[in-house]
Amino acid sequence: MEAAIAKSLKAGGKKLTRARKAILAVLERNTLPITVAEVHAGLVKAKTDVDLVTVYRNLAMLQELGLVNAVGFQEGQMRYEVVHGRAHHHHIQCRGCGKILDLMLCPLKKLTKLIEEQTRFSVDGHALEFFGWCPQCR
Amino acid sequence: MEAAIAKSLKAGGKKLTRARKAILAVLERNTLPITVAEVHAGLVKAKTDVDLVTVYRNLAMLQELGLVNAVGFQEGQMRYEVVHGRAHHHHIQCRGCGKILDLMLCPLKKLTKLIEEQTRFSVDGHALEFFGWCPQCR
DNA sequence: CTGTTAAATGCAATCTACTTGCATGTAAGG
DNA sequence: CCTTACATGCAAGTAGATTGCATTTAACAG
Repeated sequence: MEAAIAKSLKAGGKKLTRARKAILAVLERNTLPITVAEVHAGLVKAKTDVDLVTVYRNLAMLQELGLVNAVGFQEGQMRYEVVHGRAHHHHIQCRGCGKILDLMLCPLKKLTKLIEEQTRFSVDGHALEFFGWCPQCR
Repeated sequence: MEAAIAKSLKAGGKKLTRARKAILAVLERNTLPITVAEVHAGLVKAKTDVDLVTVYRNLAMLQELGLVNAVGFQEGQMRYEVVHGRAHHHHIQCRGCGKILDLMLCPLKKLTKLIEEQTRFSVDGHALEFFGWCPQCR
């Protein structure tokens, strides 16, 4: 557990509970974004029983604080990954087996400025995921 | 109703039913991607009563045939837009009021090739949506 | 260390988006 | 028309996510 995380929680008036430590530990063990059910399964496996509702509530809260990132692959559910210590990046998912890979790149910095000029929106985020077929499923 | 659409349906062994004409008409009236509930509401308003289940089934089918595009804004539901006659594009949604704008651009053609080389996936699609705050909500 | 309290949790119930099974209806080609 | 494969409506069922409320616990003052 990083001190920086404890600090962010405190700044948000949040407590550092057993459940939160365990949830963050599960996320830190996984590089790739995982589902709520997978987080919960990880907790059970680590003998840290936490209600599924608590997992939902904490992931939402950690996302609000910017400690966790939500990723949607059009699967009908969200996936989550820790932000801390990782560069901004995107993903690709195989349409066959569902396998996910990190793509350590982002081509959108310049484009964001252009969009802000064109739309008068202030842009504060984007979702970019690729889809295709992995070598095994092709 | 475009002849091209009737042709695509026939090629897929699909019939050109009252429900399908009406669903496509509702989508064609909307430039921006709309929810299943909004499509259904549009049908009711046009005095073309079609069961919500039929809307779901047809949107899924039209998407398979490539006549309709599904867009996800992490709202817990999908939105749909017609493909026919429109250039490939992306969107931005306001985090305050939910308003959506079309962005008639796509910076990903070159990047896709690079990703295919790096990952050995064959890339056949991507999702790119921007988020921010519109002038009114800012 | 102990008492206080605001925040967090667990459990049960609920909600919403979406899907499935099956009997009936209908478009399309002969 | 007649046939038939495809499409629809209705009812019931899933799955992911949320809410209400009583109980527990982290954090902090004293």
